[in-house]
Amino acid sequence: MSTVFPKPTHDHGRCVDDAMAEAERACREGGARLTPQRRQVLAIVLESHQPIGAYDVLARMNAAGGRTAPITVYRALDFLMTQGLVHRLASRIAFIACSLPDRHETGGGGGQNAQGDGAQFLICGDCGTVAEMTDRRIETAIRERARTAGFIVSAPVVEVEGTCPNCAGASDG
Amino acid sequence: MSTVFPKPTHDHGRCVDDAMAEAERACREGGARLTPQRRQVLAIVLESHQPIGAYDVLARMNAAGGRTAPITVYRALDFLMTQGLVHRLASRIAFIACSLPDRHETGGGGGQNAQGDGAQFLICGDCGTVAEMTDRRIETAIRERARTAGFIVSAPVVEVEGTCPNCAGASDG
DNA sequence: CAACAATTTGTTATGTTGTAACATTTACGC
DNA sequence: GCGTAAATGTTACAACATAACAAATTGTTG
Ligand SMILES: [Zn+2]
Ligand SMILES: [Zn+2]
Ligand SMILES: [Zn+2]
Ligand SMILES: [Zn+2]
Repeated sequence: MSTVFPKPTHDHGRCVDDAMAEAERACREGGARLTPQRRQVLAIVLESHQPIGAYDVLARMNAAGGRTAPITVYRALDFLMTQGLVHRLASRIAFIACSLPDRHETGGGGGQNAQGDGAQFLICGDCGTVAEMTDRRIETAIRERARTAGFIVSAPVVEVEGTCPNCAGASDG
Repeated sequence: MSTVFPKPTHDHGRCVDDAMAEAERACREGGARLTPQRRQVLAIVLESHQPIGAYDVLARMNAAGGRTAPITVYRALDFLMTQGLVHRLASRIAFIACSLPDRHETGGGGGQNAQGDGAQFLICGDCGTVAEMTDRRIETAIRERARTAGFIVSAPVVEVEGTCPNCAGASDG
C-alpha cells in the first residue's frame, strides 16, 4: 500500500526539520518572505499531523506570556496557505501543514490553493491524524462528473472522515 | 447531460411544494415529528437553491418581529440533517436543502448523514447555486484510494467550487 | 381524565472562529 | 538617508455555534 499516513514511529523531529527547510527554500525561490512570526506559526502547525485551530496556534504563541492577537495568526496562516505550506480543513475548521508542498503551485502561479489545490485529505476521527494525497483518479472522477453537469471546476474540496490504519489496527487487532 | 443543476426557469413553487410534501411523508413514515417550527426552517432553507447561513434563517424567522434564538434554528437544522432533509456545506459554513432525500438513509438507520451521507456538491462561486449528486464513480474512487491507505471511510465530504452552466453561459456565450 | 415520561421549545448567557479599520514598524530599492 | 511597500500591532467587532436549565408540549398509560 502506498504510505500516505505518517507512521507513529516515524522520526518526527526530522520530519519537521525537513518540512521547515523545504519551506525556507520554496519561499526564497518564490521571493516570499518567511518571517520569524510566519516561521513560528508554521512550526506550530507542523508540530503534529493533526489539524490545529487558529486559536490553538494563538495559545501556543502566547504560552510564554506573549500578547499576540488573533488577526496576526490568521495573517500568517493566510500567507502560508498562499504558499501552499498549510491547508485549511473546512470540515474541521482547522489547519494542517502540507505534506506535499512541491505538488502545489505557489501563490505567484496560476491558482489560489487555499482550499487544498486539488489535494484530498483522509482524517481519522479517532486520533485526528490527517493524510494528504493527490489522487488523479478521484480528481478525474470529480472533474468528469462536473463536466457532464456543465460545471467548470475551480477548487474541489475532498475531506474524508474515517478511521486510520493505526486506530483500526488497535481496535480490531 | 444529466440534469443536476436546477434551471433558472424551473417551477420553483412546485419544486418547494413537492419537497415539503416529500419531507412530511418521510417524517411521518419514520416516526419523526416535523413540527411547525421545523417545517418553517425547512421552508426557509428550501426557498432558494443557494446555501443559507443559520443566522440568515434566523433573520427570516424574526422578520415579522419574532424573538427566536439562534439555538432554536440550530436545533431545527440538526433535526432536519438527521432526517437527511438538509445538508451542511462545510466549505461555506451554510446549509442547503437536500434535493435527493430518498437517496439518504434517515436517522433511525445506520449512519449519521449530517455531512451529506455520500452526496457530492457542486457550488457555483458566481451565483451560489448548488447541485447535489450521488456519483458512484467519485465515491468508489475515494473509497478505493482510502483502502490502499488502510483507511476506513465513514463520511466523505466532497464540495466542489466552480462555475455553474448558467453562469458560464452568461459570460462566454 | 389524571399522572407521568419523553420530546420539544424558551431563555439567558457564553464560547469559538474570523475580520475591519487604522496606526506603527520593518524591510527593500534607490 | 529616503520613499515605498510589506508586515505587524492595536482595538474593536462580526459571524457562527453551544451550554445549562426552565417551561411547555406531546404521547402514554391506568
Ligand atoms: Zn512527522
Ligand atoms: Zn487514527
Ligand atoms: Zn427549485
Ligand atoms: Zn452560477
